[in-house]
Amino acid sequence: MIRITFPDGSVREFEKGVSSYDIAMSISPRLAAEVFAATVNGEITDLSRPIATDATLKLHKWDDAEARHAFWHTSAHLMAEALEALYPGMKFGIGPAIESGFYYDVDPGEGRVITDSDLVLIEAKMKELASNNLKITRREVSKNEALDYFSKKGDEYKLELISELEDGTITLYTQGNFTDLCRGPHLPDTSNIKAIKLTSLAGAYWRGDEKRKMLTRIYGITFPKQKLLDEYMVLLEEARKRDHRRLGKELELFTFSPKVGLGLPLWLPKGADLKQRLIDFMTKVLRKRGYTMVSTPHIGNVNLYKTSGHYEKYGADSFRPITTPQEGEVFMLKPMNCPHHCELYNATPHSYKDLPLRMAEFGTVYRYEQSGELHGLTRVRSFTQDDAHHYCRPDQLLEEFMSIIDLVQYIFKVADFNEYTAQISLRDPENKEKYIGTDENWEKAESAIIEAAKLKGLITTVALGEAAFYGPKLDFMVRDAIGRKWQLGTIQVDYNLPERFELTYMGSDNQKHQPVMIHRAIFGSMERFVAVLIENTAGKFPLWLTPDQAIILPISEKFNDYAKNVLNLLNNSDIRTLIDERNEKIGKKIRDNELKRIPYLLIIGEKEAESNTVSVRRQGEGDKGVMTIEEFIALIKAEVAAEIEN
RNA sequence: GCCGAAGUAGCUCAGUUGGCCAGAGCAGCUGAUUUGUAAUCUGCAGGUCAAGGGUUCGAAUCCCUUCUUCGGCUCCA
Repeated sequence: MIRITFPDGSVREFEKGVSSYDIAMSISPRLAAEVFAATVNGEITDLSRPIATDATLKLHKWDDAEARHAFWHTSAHLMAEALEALYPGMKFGIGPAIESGFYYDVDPGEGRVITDSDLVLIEAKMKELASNNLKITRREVSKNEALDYFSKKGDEYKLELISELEDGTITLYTQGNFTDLCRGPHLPDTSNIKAIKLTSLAGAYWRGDEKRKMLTRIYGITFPKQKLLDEYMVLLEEARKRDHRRLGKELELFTFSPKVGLGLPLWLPKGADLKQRLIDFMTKVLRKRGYTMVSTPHIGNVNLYKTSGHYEKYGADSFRPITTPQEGEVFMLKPMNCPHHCELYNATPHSYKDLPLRMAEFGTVYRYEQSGELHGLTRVRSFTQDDAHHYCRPDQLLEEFMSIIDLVQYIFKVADFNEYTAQISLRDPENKEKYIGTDENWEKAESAIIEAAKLKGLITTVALGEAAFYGPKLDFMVRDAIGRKWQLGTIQVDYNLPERFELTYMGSDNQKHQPVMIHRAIFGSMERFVAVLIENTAGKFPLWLTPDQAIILPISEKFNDYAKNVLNLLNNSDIRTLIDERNEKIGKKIRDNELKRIPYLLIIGEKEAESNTVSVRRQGEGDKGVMTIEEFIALIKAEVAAEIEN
């Protein structure tokens, strides 16, 4: 007998070799039907795997990511089985579960193309196969055995994957006639895969390498109940309504024109107003925190970037240089602000007493992004960073770094971003040649970041190999409407540029020393920040930020004069107010302006005109009753103050 | 850049075995109405069907090229 310990601490005895599924059954058949994976002794496994020793056990239902992962991974295999049945000879790359669903990268073979209309057929085949209630079996095989199986099948992609695996760790999973190389875990059978939707079709380079063959990637998602799929589809539709590209057009915030150029955003008045308000707000915050504002040109001599190391790294993938007609001098469009700032640092001598120096600029930069990669405001070729560089003494690094984490947390709070993740990006220890700078400086920088994040109590993930080429960084990411993660804030430690630009300060020992540099952006780029803000708020911006805070709706044209008086009073009190003088009924005016997401609608008619009041209606909430204009002004001021209080 | 899909009025869309002069709703402009908390009524105007080329007696519809957009891949100083 073996002893199984459950998450609540209770212990029960079972026969040796019992499976997690058997255990679930012994508790209740109903539980067994809802469980899709198990964690045994901390390791996620198939439900059907026999347990040989005393163990801790956690059973995973649909609500656990582990359960969904196994469910979708099995679904990927089911899709592969369907593909093999429909298109004999198809070769398979990788087919993992992802955050929402799964995909499989396949090579359909020469001359064969999978199109959207095929997806329906594949779905149908999957449903048919799933209903056969196929048992899924796991088999440990030797490397030779695995190579043998897939070479007979002629699947060179699997062979490549196997050749990189260590002998003794290779497992195959089989359901029906289909066998795949897989680490697992999987469902015990396919009977629970009840609702299937293949969502999209895309090209994907084999192993993400653009020099290698492009495979066809089929995305899908499955659920144990049709109802869950229906809910998912509704959620997707809701997300599409929040898409910043759509709302940007509807709310007249920004636009693009092919005549101006790809990826070059054009800010319409309301969007420009919003962006400027963010900049003004940030400028005020920065001044309070000891930053000085600077300003630098949009181009820089190519030698500047040769000095910084950027030219070597990115020169080939940049906009082509600009040359002067007479002297033939070569300039680059500015892809980042740091080299300019380093020269500003060098313009004046510095004492250890002056540091840290915090130099900030809303600098517009230009980066060549591949045309297929451009996406609304989140991926553009011209964008404005809320960029700053901290030049500090080594002993100040940790404190400076922590103060920036503070600032990020404050700004995200003001923008109402409550769900963000922090990622520490370190150097890939296997590929040190990708980076510049000494090992010693890298280690100092990396430990400073880890220490600062720890001291601030920040929950972080660590990503090896994601560092900038000159130093490690801490990135703050927020999700957009369809769940994609975007990097906004970033804090990066850099010992490298100070060296390359020969930055110095005079120490207390009357010797020259080299400062440490921190690159950081809080919004990241104004464009991307606004995009994420639009999607997170569904266009209902915080009151302090929104382009128009209130609109006056006269019941009829008879009250337009009174409306204009109210408009003047409000605008004089710095409340951004409009007036809707159209000859429409009040219901129509309410509807139209609700849809424009103007926070306050002020309805005025005979009663209000006589008593110097407004009838207040809050967007999305309805009638808030009648108040005097002074009361309304106080209401707005109080709400704004609450939103931006530190 | 690569793979796949798409592009009809300012917006959302209808219009495929190729066949009068390309339609609707919303938005816009007229006029009437003077309105009390999410759509008042009338009329008008609005399109080289993304652009260019081809097939055809005839093209929004079929073919080719280009541009742009969408979903991915790759990249992101």
